[in-house]
Amino acid sequence: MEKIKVLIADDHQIMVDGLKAILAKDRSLDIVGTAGNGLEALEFLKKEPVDVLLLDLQMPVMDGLETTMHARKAFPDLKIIMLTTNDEGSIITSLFKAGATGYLLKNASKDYLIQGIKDAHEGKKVISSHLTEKMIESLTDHPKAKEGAIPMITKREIEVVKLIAQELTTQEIADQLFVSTNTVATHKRNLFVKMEVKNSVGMIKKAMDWGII
Amino acid sequence: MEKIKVLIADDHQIMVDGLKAILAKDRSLDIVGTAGNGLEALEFLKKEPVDVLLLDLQMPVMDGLETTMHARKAFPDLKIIMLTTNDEGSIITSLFKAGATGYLLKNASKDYLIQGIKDAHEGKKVISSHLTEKMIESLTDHPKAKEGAIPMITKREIEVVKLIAQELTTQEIADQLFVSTNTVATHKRNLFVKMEVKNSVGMIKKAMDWGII
DNA sequence: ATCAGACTCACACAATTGTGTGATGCGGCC
DNA sequence: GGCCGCATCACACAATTGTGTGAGTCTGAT
Repeated sequence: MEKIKVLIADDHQIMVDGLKAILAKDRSLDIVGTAGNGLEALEFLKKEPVDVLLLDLQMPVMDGLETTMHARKAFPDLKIIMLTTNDEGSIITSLFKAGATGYLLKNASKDYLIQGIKDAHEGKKVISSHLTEKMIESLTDHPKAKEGAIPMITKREIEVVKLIAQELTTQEIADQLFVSTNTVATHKRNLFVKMEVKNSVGMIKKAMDWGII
Repeated sequence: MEKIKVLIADDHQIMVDGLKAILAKDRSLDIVGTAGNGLEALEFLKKEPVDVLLLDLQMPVMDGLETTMHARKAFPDLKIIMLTTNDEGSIITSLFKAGATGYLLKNASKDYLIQGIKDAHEGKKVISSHLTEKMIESLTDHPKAKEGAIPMITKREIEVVKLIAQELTTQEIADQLFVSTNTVATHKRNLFVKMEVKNSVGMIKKAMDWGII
């Protein structure tokens, strides 16, 4: 039988080595390459065929979300499994919208991971079990929620988050984006609600957890 | 020859599995156990002898710094290697003061890691190479610096950081710690300088990078 | 015994953040 | 053609944060 061609992208060499060691033990998997960030992963994809891309959400240069969007466009058949530490709902919906096939937590076991890769290769959606619960929860919690239970965070808002993370004041952000401070304040206000936090500190914490920054 | 008894503590199962797979290949190492947080690691240490403890800095329940301090007190001969993603100076000094033997970045290679464990077992201090550079840099940069180039962040200050991260106001933090708001403000002020940030947002970002929270 | 560092507090003031409310233009969708 | 989400802006006010400066205890190390 054909082996499943796997590409690993993670910025931590130890993680890459570890994943390689784990996956190498399975006869039906073939690790064809590794990458230290999303950009490298895309480069690799252009050169060699890959079945499943194992992608860390938090990476420098190009993060998982961005990589997913680009990769899906260029390689529609590629299956992408997100590997993260985060267990929040909001970002997951964004990821699936972007075209991710799976979403596994780093505290899943190696067996779960291997099974996930195989499932993804067969076209199944893969989600860490305790996450599915979370998603169902968030849907049943709010009666009105049909599918967009969690408000989507917009592109502009993400820009604002990133600038806040750079320790800029509202004034400085406004200058940078060529808008008024009022506008920035409104974005922040909306972000607080969407992200369910009380202030910028909470926002940045969550944003880091989510891999937005 | 006696094998080196290694205990792995990391909250991500995948990481544990990965490290196990990597280290298992080396004949001179023996992974005697694993733990999902610092507390579990300490429990294990009470029951079985361990030579080297591989410790993730960022963990729930009990983080690496706290674990190190406890472990050193109870098991003075134990070698502790910190495994982190962070490459900042300040926290390193704190860790060595607490009794860590080594400090490796997660983007070190597997060979480097294995060598590090062996070195640590022989009593050598182990630091990721590009970190030593950083430390030397920080010493030579500031002419006056003799050894304490980077100011130590105190226990109390870390408490404050953690509470800020929980989105508490200065007032709430003061209540929680039974001190005045002025005191909390002073701690924050000092933290900004020590951590070289402009505001709470920057502080929390850095604190997360450093694994303080 | 002395000294440095940690922890505490005060007071005053400037700067920023966060909130409440309301409103407009624009593009996509059914 | 109308509705909705996104992005924009205003204005006013309350709440918090950040800064400057000075100072008193207590403890551990030299």
